[in-house]
Amino acid sequence: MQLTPTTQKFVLHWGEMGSRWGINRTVAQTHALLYIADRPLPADEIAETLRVARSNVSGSLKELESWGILKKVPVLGDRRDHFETTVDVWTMFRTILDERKRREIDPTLELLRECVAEAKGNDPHTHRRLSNLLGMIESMSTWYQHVITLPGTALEKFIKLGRKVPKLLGTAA
Amino acid sequence: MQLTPTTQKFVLHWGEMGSRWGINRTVAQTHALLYIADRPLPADEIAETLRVARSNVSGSLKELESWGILKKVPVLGDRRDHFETTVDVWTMFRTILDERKRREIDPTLELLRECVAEAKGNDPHTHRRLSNLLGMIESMSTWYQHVITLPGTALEKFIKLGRKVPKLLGTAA
DNA sequence: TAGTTGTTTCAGTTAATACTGAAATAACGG
DNA sequence: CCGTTATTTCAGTATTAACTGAAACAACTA
Repeated sequence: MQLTPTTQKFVLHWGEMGSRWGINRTVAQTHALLYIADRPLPADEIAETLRVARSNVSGSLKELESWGILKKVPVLGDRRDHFETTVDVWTMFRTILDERKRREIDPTLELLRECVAEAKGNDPHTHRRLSNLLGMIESMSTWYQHVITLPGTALEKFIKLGRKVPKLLGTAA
Repeated sequence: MQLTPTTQKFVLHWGEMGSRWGINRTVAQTHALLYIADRPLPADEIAETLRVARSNVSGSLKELESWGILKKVPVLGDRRDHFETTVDVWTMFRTILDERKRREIDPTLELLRECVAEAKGNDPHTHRRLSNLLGMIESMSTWYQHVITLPGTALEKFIKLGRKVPKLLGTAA
């Protein structure tokens, strides 16, 4: 897989971006590469293109799989696994957010509930602060759940409302 | 500043959470500590409570300041700086998102626009893929801009609509 | 201004994470 | 089965990010 200056720039930036959000650089680069590739790629070709060890790619693919944005694709006459990633950006976005919520937000909610319960009664100040935080995250979480599960392309439409949101809200609130 | 088992649990979790989102653990812990503190704290007290070096706290405070969620508070009869953080969770959330967008999303948009421009004409496939991605992030970004700048507590109200969103969307779309 | 207290900087160290390559394992084909 | 090719595991190494503590600096006070 030959990288043009443009695609290389994209892949490198995506890797950099990933690490700022707590995602391993190679994982993010692998994802970027699969996203701009015009065909499913086998692991060794990814390794070669990104100039990282084959085993590193192996781990990265496993990680991407756990995020639910990777598909194995069989290629005729080639025993090697080939991989492609979700190309529909809205689906991709949704999938990643879902997983992130499951991994990080949900455990946080659980912990906050515990803490709030513990603070109740004996520590009013802490109780209030943590309740506020919990309440906010719960609201966000519920809201997200409703929005993200919009059927079909409704999410996309919703987001594209953009400037109409305030007016819309005026109607509803 | 004495940490109860509950507050300690919260502070530690918040730190852990931070690092999963690319935020330095000590920075996140400092933030958590200031959030649950019932009064502004001086840097050395933070250092003592978290058991980290004074200089580490100094850097963390600087970082929090750059995020716009830290206030210096003068305390009568004490020459030391005292710090408190935004206690309104909605404001806090908004501030952090704004900064994160500015630091990471905006540069990504710029880069994608460059790449799309470069791919135009000579690489239709890349052009399409990157355009899709750019389009999605632009939509999200615009949407965010409109939603986040809702006046007063409108954001909170909006989020708390929750389950009404699909119906609301039906009206508008 | 000298002394004191508080704060920041920064070179060096430590800790955490990512990565490599060789070896083990698994999957296939004859 | 035996040989071949693909994949994964893992112990060791490298890289990166975080943290420390001493020294420099700044701000105040008497």
